[in-house]
Amino acid sequence: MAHTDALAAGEPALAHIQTLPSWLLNRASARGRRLVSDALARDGLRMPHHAVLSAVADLGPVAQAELGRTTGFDPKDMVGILNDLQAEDLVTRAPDPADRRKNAITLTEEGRRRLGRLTELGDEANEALLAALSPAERRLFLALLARIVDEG
Amino acid sequence: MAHTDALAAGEPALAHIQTLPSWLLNRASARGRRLVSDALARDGLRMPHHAVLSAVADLGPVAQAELGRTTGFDPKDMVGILNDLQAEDLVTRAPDPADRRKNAITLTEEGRRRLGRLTELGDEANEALLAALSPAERRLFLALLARIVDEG
DNA sequence: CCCATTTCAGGCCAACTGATATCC
DNA sequence: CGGATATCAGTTTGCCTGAAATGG
Repeated sequence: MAHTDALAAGEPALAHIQTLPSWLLNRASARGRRLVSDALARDGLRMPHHAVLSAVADLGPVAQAELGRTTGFDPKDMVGILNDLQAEDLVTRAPDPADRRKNAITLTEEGRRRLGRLTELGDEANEALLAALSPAERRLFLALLARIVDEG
Repeated sequence: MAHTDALAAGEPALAHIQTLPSWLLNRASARGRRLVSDALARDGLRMPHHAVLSAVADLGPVAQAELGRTTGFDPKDMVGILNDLQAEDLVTRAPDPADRRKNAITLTEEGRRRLGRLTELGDEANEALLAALSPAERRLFLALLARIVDEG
């Protein structure tokens, strides 16, 4: 096995770790997060706001729990995210008359405008993230990456 | 541009975000972190301990600040990591007689044994992380990933 | 005097566990 | 009653800023 060989050969232990997929993925992910975060900050919001705004745009009036399921965010973190969005009048939050446990979340016109800007900013950041790769390499990389993600 | 097309075509906004490199990298990174973290936990330690133990093994008696530079961890976080390692007698921490500001960190015999086990566990976790890819695909993926990381 | 090293205090999140009140 | 929903309180991790004490 590779690790046995590495140990036997006396390969530097730290260099070994820093070429592992998990290490490189962490570094690349951190770089992407920084790029996207800095980009979205130019519109005063952060990535969870962008994702939730997108989900509301797709689903129309929708309950918070459903937003949590589709975005993958914890329902309790959703509370704070929606507080922020509501404070800037990007969404409305009203009790669902059919099921009063639920809040019906709806996109406002201003919310739709902000979503458009956030999407542009996020796309630009992702363009910068993959700037080192050619278009063909990007497609290949994303296809392989998607298979790794789907595995879990 | 892709995002303009996507908006114009009415592509679901959330689906768009979830296929962005930054999103996929974050998911893959989280999966890798979980796999490695769970694996190393079988030996009672976590990823930063493994990395620092490796750096000490490579560099011999070495100052904390130098460990921070080579591993990329914040010097402030190094304090806690070394506290943990020292508590289990995996490293010794003694003032450097040549420069009494510095702590000379040295690997113990037990530290070397633990490092070997941690390296095996980490390698196994990384094997599982890329299980979906063939050996040739793994090499290709890692090469592309390394170029993205180096870009920053 | 300026710089490096180590340490502590504490904030921030693309997180997580537990508990509560409300409602179906 | 069991199950789902929204909320609040508090802890964890990885990474960051600021600041102190010691020493070169």
